[in-house]
Amino acid sequence: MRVGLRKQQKLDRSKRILEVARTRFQNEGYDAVTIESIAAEAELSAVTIYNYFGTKANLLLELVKESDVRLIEQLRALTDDLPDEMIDAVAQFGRIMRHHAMTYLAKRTWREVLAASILQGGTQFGTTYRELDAALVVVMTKLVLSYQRRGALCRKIDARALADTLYEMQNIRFFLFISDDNQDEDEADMRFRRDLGVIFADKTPDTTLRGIR
Amino acid sequence: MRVGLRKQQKLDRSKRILEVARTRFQNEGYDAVTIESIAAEAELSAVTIYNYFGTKANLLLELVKESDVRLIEQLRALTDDLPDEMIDAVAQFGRIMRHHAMTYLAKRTWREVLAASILQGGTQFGTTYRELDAALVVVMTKLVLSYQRRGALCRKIDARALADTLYEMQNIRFFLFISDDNQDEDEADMRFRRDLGVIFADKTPDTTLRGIR
DNA sequence: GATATAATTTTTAGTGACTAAACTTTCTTA
DNA sequence: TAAGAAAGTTTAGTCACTAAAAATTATATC
Repeated sequence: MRVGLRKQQKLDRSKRILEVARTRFQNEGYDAVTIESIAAEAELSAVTIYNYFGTKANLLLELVKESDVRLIEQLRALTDDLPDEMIDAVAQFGRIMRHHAMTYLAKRTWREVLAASILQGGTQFGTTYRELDAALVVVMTKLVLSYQRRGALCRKIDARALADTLYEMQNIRFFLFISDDNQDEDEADMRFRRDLGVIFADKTPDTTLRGIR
Repeated sequence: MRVGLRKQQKLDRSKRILEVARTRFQNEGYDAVTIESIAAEAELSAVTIYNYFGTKANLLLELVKESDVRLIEQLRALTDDLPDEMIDAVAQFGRIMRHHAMTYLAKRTWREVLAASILQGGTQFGTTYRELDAALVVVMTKLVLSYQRRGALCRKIDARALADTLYEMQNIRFFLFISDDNQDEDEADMRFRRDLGVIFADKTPDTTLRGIR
């Protein structure tokens, strides 16, 4: 009891809440589950859940965060065994993210996650999503640096900037994929690949003398 | 009365609701205004507002839609008087969007707009935002085609695809700008410009014969 | 021009997320 | 072990949103 029973209890409660929330969300769907019912099953009051997580959507966000451990594992596996072409690697990055998302939650629920992450821009609970983003950019940076090191990418390019751009490009395509019920994983893949094609294409003018660059 | 009094009434009501909502949101802030109070001032029941617009956020979305007429005007002005460098034009495109957004609503409120637009992925009310997106892509496409026509961009490039990519890149930067209270317009501009720099940079490996351009 | 009917709005009653504040329980520490 | 601090719970309330019954009101028909 010297080592902070209070902290331990807090952790236990938090775990209990998340555990109940996970199974209920999965079985009954996010909308159908009430905070009150989670509180009842976790044997505490609803207000306690609000004190811990702020909002219902935040509870969901916390669960997503846990699942991201697995996502990052999968992405690391990719960086450990990179394809020959950089474009393929980046496209694969996007595919892994989408596929992971779809095996974990329905699009409808993902929309709640994204909406919540936006609304929380400034709140005390709003750090979760940003952290994940940062971790993913790190993976993308690693990937880009690999190709630059092996000479598949010009050295003058700022790898970090390119990684950031590529990551955000993938991000918006993910948003659009989640937002559109009619877009399947394959179509999203196509679209992202088109972006990559454009980004990596040579865009310099083709009229011969236009050539100071 | 032969020509549809009912339709006329519906339009009148809709206008009245939007008018009241606009001024109240502007004066008191989105959160502080209740649907009930809008209904009272517009002299109809709250349920009618729900029948017309579905949700409070949708009401806001509808107002944003109206403001977009002005946005598109400004963007057209840009396409009518393009700078020499394509990158400058695209960066300007982003600047106009951000500036327009900031003169119209606070970031906090914009977050509500974005969150709502995501949540509405499939609903009957969910068309608004998509329409705007489409209109903006058209403007961007015009812009890209101009530069391609004047020879500042390789002809082999698919202008539509490039426009789409550039637009979505701007879109995600706009999202991130809105999501972060600490990011001002100048910083957002810098970040987007960095993206553009990366997108338009020559990325071909530097090892061998790189004189062919 | 009165009237049935079809469209639309309002009323009513309720659910559920969320909040503030008073109150109670429980851990800690002296 | 008792005072004090740090939770958690209760209570009372606001507000967005919904379904369904009840009341209006435009329209078409005779």
